[in-house]
Amino acid sequence: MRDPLPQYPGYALRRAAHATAAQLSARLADLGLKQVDASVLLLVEANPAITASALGRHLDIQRANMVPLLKRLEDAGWIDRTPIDGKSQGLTLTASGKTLVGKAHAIIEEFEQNLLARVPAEHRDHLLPALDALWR
Amino acid sequence: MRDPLPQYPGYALRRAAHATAAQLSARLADLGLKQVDASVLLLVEANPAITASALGRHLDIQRANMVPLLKRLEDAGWIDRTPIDGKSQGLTLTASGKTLVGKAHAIIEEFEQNLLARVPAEHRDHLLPALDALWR
DNA sequence: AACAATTGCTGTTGCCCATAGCAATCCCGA
DNA sequence: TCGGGATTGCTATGGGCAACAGCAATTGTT
Repeated sequence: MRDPLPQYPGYALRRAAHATAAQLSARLADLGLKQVDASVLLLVEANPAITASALGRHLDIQRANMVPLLKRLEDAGWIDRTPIDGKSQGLTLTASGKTLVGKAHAIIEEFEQNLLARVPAEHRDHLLPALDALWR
Repeated sequence: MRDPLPQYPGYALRRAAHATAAQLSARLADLGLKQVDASVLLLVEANPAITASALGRHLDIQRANMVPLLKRLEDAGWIDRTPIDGKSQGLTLTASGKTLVGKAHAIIEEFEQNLLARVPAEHRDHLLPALDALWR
């Protein structure tokens, strides 16, 4: 079959992102986590008392969509919300949240190494800089 | 803010794919097309009388999800479905489908060149091979 | 002729993300 | 100081994408 698509970097990007995302999602699902959840938890871990809105801005998640996300993480007992002032709330990991993030770290590290391992050595170091240029 | 995420190629891949997809989608929307539509039309153009199921297999789209997709393209008058045997149907571009694909080509080419242009020269040639290794 | 595989389809679900709008709170400049 | 604009968190809603289970009809193989 003739296929003009794979020559396009944009198409390859789409397919590669989808393929790798599926793998990471599958592994995180063992912890009851989605990818977004893991991103949020890692960021809360690195920035205790971070604001919900700051988190959303940083991850490019709309405020409206942060609500159910954070509610789920809170209901699961992984994060605490502490009022900072009348309208802002600081987010921190609970004890079980910290335990979970530890496991998430392990999964993510393994995933990322596996991902890089699949890239031929001569291209490997170029992947991150090239991708960064596309969104940063 | 401390942010451990951008160091991960997998995360950069996710963000880059999302960012670029948004741009392409916006341009294709001018033609009333989604990204999947364009993929399908390009493949039908390159492989006249291709089967719906073969198309789905090639694009990794489930048979079930091909149905509304093809119905939309047919309703828009861009593709024709011709029965091959009792259960298969061959897909071909209509006249207006061919015209549309021409415009889609132009948009995609411009998008891809713009995408590559944003990647620093020293990384540019490594992008496609690296991405290919992640899904092919 | 019988059975397995293929094809196209329905129905449903979940996830991700976008928009519009709202009440409460804050911050800053006149 | 105070008044208007910005910020924050939230509700409600919808669209796009893709997964699953299951079904009827047809094809192909043995």
